[in-house]
Amino acid sequence: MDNDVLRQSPLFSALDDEAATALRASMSETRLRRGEVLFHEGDEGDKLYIVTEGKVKLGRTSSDGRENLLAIQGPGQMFGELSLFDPGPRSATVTAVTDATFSSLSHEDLLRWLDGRPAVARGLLAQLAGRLRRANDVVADLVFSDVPGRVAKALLDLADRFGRTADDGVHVHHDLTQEELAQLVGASRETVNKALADFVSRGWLRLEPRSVVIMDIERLSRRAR
Amino acid sequence: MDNDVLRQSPLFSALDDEAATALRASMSETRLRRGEVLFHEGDEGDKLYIVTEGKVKLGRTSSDGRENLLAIQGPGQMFGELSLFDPGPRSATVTAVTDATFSSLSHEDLLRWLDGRPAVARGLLAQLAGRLRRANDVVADLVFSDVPGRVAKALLDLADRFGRTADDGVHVHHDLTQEELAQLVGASRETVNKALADFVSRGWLRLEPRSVVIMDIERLSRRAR
DNA sequence: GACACACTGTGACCTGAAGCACCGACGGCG
DNA sequence: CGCCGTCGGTGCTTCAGGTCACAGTGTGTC
Repeated sequence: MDNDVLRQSPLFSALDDEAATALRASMSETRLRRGEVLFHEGDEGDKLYIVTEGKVKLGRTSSDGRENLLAIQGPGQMFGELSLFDPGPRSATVTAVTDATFSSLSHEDLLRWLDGRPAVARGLLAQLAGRLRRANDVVADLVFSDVPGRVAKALLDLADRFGRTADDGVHVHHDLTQEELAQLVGASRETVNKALADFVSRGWLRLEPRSVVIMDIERLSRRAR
Repeated sequence: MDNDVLRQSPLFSALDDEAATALRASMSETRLRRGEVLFHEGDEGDKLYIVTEGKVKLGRTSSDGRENLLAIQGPGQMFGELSLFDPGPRSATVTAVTDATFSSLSHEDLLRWLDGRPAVARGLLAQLAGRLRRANDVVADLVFSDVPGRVAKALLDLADRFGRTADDGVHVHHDLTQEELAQLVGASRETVNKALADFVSRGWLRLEPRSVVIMDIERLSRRAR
């Protein structure tokens, strides 16, 4: 249940049981249904969220209305830290891609917490550093890789985080439409569809609605690099 | 001199004079000439650097040898924090684009420092959050903007950080070749050159070797969004 | 002064991917 | 049950931008 998920999240992992219980007391719960928006890019807000159930997408919209997804976050992962440490409006819109629940913590409460606990601060620094590293990787991919390569990479990442291995391959219930997958890799829906079709015809994977079964991780990984 | 630059850097800004002097004592100096490499992507290393003089480029190389620049850092700015908080090999190669000097601080020393000083930790978190926010902006630009737009944006950013306003416009000594500028915006040298030539023909700017004079910031900004 | 080399400027192609148009399949819902 | 909206699949056309090729222009060095 919730408690377990929270305990695994990077914010809590450095805490002892007692501290964890105390921190949890100052957190509140939110729940959303698929498609509902938690907050919009540009909104005010200083809460940090941790997903306890379901998945969300973090997206930005360009001036001409096109959309781009920065990340998909699932159970145990957090978001909203940006407005927390670097005050300012929210930099992305957060939408539930499945029904989802969150625990949230306000700016003040977190900072108060941080003061006496260098280990937690270090944990958060590590967390942010990791995010930054991955953001840089995304930049490199956009510059160096073609669309099929980025699609392959995205699938592998999703598999890594949401996949379940079975004897016919790795089942990945990503809960994304192809449109969303396209926004995630920064390409058009059509091109992504064609890349997927190509992978299928090579026998690397099988498509199911809002999910894929990866049958040849080896080949797919090679295509991704 | 050096001391002033360090005092302005985000790491030091939250410290009182006494603390700053103490911290400075545990830092060491490095100097590089234009073109020399401080460390390579993949190297081991856990030092954090602050530029005290000159400029460096942080770059990555793809498997097939093409290069991409993540950032240009000048006086007062830091780099190398990633390997610090998220241990692992260096994620980028750092090369001096002008003769340059740095102050550096080791992993251990910094963490020791952090423990008693929540304000410093917060400063670092803010710093990282800012970097992450900007990295996300770069991703959005790669997805949404065309090459001329990205070139315009890069020039404005460089102007913001290294520009000097004079009566004939903003002089930006970026110290980058067009090749490097191209790597910074993720495009080919030729296309960047053509974009620049176009801006010149419109009277928005004037080109000088390794530097530009922006004559119509207004128009250039409009082209950038 | 002259040679070399690194950088800039510009044209002629070629190609990956976006855009468009359309079709079929599914899943609510009146 | 049939209608409609969302989603997935596929061809055709168009175009931004990468690649190639080459010509100027500095600038440091012997």
